Amino acid sequence: MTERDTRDVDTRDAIDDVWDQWHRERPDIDPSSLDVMAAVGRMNRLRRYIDQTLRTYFARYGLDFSEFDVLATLRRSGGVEGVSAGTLLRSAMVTSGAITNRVDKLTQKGLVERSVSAEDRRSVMVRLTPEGVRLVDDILLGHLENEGRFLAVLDEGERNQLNGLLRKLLIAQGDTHLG
Amino acid sequence: MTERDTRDVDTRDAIDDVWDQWHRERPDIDPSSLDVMAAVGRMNRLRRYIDQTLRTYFARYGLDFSEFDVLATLRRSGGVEGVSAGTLLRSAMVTSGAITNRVDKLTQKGLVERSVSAEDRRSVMVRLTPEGVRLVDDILLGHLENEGRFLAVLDEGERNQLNGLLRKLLIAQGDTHLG
DNA sequence: ACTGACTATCTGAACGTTGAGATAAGTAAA
DNA sequence: TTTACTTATCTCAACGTTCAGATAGTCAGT
Repeated sequence: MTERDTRDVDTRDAIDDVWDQWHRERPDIDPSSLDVMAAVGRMNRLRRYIDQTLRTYFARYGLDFSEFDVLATLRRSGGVEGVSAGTLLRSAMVTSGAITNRVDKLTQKGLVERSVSAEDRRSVMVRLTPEGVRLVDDILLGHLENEGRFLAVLDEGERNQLNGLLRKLLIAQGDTHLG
Repeated sequence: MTERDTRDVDTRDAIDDVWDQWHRERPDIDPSSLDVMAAVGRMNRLRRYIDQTLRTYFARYGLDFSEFDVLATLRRSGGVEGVSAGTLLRSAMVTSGAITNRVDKLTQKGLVERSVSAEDRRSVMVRLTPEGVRLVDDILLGHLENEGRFLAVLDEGERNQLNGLLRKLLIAQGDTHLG
């Protein structure tokens, strides 16, 4: 990385400006550290753009992203017994309190239902209702389209590159399997 | 992308499992859509790992990430008059209410101070106090080190690749300058 | 000067998450 | 069995954000 040419505006983003500001105010900092900070900063900003779009989209269906996240996890997991609350919280990487809250709301909306696990009575199984299945499937394609717009400028090779880099970072965190 | 070999565990992350689940439950969905979803999912998971680490780190200094974000923006912006609340909210990509709240807390801690702008009396300028400057500088190196650990598995070429891809995505969102 | 439109920030209610602690169920060893 | 430990979920207070609306300052046109 290191500094980028200022001439061609389309090759610079907001974080390039941040990089320059840091380099000016703290020239003692190793430029490669600034590159790291830049990468994290870019992921943050991108996430905010994506979040804003998704928030608006899901609001049309009376959901927020966190609720959809649960519905989607249940939908893709298949199986009639559903998925335990513990699996949901690990999959979403949130605390147990957050999952209790999400499942409460989805239950009130009639989209999921709870039941005590057959094998372990501490465990709460969560399962989509038929309306829940219908809603996820209704929302899903539009959601994929939405996300697709954010990556649309990348060709297939670049998308694969991005996934490859991110996968490498996640594996380094030990993020090798769900639930 | 498309499916990945199951044999070698170290080449697969949690999102590869999610990809497979979706492909199994909804084989009608275009695999390249799943790749997009995978990329977004990976950024989300990575962000949660990073957030958790940073939360713990900043807590040692009685801050959270949102407060540090303001301090860092002020620090790198330089200048004696400080930065307007509007610039801060655009830089952080949050609402005005969030910035009011952050500046309130930092003011109580004696790390920043507000003043009415000379040119526009609607505008609130925010400036680091000497203690504020001292604290950011104290925290900064450890913070960079922290972030560095998340990208440590990438060599310089890969880091540049990642920054390049993310920059391209941000520019496509019109994210070409701050404030 | 005056009006209307716009901009910058603050206020406060609603809401989701965290973090700590409570409850209840499984588990292993004595 | 009994005890001690661990696991799964729920509860609840604290907190940060968003969203909508309020306040106040600016600016262009008349």
